Amino acid sequence: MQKKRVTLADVARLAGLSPTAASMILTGRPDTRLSAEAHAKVHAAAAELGYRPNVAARALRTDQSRSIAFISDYVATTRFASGLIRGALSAADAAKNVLLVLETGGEPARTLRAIEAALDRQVDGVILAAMRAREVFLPDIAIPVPTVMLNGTNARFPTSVLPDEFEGGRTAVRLLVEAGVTDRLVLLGHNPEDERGQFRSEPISRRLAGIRAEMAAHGLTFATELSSWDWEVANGYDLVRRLLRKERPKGLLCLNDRLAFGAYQALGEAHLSIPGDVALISFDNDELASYLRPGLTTIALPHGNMGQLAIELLLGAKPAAGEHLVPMSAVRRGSLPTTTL
Amino acid sequence: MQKKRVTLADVARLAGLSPTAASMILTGRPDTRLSAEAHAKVHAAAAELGYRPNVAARALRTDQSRSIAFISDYVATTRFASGLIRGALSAADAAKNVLLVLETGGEPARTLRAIEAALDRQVDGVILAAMRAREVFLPDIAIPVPTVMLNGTNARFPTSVLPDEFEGGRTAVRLLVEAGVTDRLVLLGHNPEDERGQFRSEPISRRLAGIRAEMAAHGLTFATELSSWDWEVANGYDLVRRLLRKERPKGLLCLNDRLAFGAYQALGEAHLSIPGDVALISFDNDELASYLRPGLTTIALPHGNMGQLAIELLLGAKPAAGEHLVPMSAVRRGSLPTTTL
DNA sequence: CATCCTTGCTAAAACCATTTAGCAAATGCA
DNA sequence: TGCATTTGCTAAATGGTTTTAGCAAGGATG
Repeated sequence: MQKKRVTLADVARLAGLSPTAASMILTGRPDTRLSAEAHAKVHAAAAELGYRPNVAARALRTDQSRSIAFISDYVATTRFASGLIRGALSAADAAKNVLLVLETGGEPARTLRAIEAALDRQVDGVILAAMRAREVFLPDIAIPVPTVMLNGTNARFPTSVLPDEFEGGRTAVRLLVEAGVTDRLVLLGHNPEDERGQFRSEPISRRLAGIRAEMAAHGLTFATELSSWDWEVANGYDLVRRLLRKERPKGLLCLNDRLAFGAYQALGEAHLSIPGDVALISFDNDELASYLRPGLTTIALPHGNMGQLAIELLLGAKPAAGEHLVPMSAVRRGSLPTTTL
Repeated sequence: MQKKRVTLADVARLAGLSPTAASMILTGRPDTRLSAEAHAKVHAAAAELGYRPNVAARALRTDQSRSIAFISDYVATTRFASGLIRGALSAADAAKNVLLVLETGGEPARTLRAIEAALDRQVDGVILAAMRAREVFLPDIAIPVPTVMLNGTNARFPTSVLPDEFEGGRTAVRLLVEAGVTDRLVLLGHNPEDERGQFRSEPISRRLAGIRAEMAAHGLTFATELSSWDWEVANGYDLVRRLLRKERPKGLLCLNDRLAFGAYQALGEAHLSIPGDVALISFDNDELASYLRPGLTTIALPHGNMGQLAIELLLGAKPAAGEHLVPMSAVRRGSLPTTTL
């Protein structure tokens, strides 16, 4: 006894009206001249039958599917990076949209397949998200629906959502200054001399620019700047171990939380206390930051808000071109000394 | 100059055949009697025009959308948990399907909305995934398409994919034994006496049962069993700190990686070396495990394989009822001593 | 030569919601 | 009263694909 799907025609029949009337009433057209009585009857009938519109049929007619493609190089590299999806998901849900999630692994062929699969399904918009790469590769295929770049940029699609790295960089330095940590400062993760000719991604360049701008504003300089191309835990550990053989820093500005974790390990081995001997501040607000002991003070990547904004831009009248910068907020934990004024 | 979509009719016209013929040829029907010449002409025409079928139209006609709903309480709680999605994604991609990802936050109302949204879109199947909760709440709504439970169970849907926790538990103990760590063993995270009346989820019960079975098989017992309802880093730290005041363990069997990380912190403070003084083994193969120093040996949750299997079951002729257990493999790092035979 | 089968193909219906064009009755206005 | 307008509603076309039913031509069979 398999139930047939309830169609609009069924609703109309029960309400004693035409499908036209039922459609107009249920889709909530404003300029319709149908009577209040008709409205009531149709809604009653729909409720009684448990009518749910067939999205495929609607899509066929209107070219709108109420679904959005979220195409990402990686679905999530960190728990916190999954905030990008989560934010998008909840904004989409709020707008009665659904997310088609596709992963490309950064591979051109898979990216092309993903875009085609999405377009075949009549998505109303596309989000091109980058978890790792910042400059997003895009195959040469036209995307005839609104598109926004998330956490990355590409010349073909002018609308993008990015963290406000410049301000984030400034905030990190400001926190250090507020905590009274102003000398024997070490920058962990980048050294312009060592990386001459290499190209750091745009957002990271801005983070660094923000840091330097605020340092300069306070008349401060780094005692040492340690370069590492990768920013993994092991790099942080190695760098700080080597650092400690030569000098005793008072503050470490780490370019991400994984580097900071490595620094914790090296400092722990050297029996240096945090933040008593060495203060740390970092970026990302990775899952790790809350696990560390003491907790790591860090400038959060606002993933959730970014994902949400991307959807909102897409669903808005017309995605405003340009970069939309989302503020990075400081998450204060125990790795900076508290100033007792 | 906006291009109109290329339709099947366009292809047929260019090929000089009927849409019927074109459809049959392009969908690759086996029992068709169309000439080889017709096949060639249609394929050539499709290629020339860059024809892509309209999935909405096809879904309308066939009730098949080549898309699958992935409905999860949380999209990802850990980077490694996102392996569930990633595995599903790649299997879906391989089968030319697309994943509709929906998050419920564990809320009944949102779960209902998610299922409805998915069914409205004619999904061919549903994966009900659990990242946190193991017993999945399900609203009382019929799901008229194949459904598989992923990383959780529910009486209404007999097909489920689960990690083989019992074997995983046994493996952990076996590794300890192989490494020669057989006395002063401590179980971190569970004590049956302290948790009397509390209900641990099914998979965790199995993990514990596997551990106890293998311990018994080797004639071993735990010197101490430490209970903690939550398995966060801080719990591991507190438990081990208190433990070290009273006794000096030689091996720690941690019920997850976060507890193990807490143990690392406490052991580090006490200047105990790993694995020299204390050996550790754990479960999950969380992101953390590779960050620790030395690396944490852990029994991996096979998220990727699980996600993949779920899709394969769904797309198979008929999802075989019953529990499908996916092996948990050991990831050897440095937290167990290496036996030099 | 009439009948039947096979081969190669097509016309048209069906899927379900939206939308354009328009009809009939009631009302308003002069 | 006569005409125009408004009100309340509907018939039918539309979107693109799949699928059922069946047609015409050619060959085989008796």
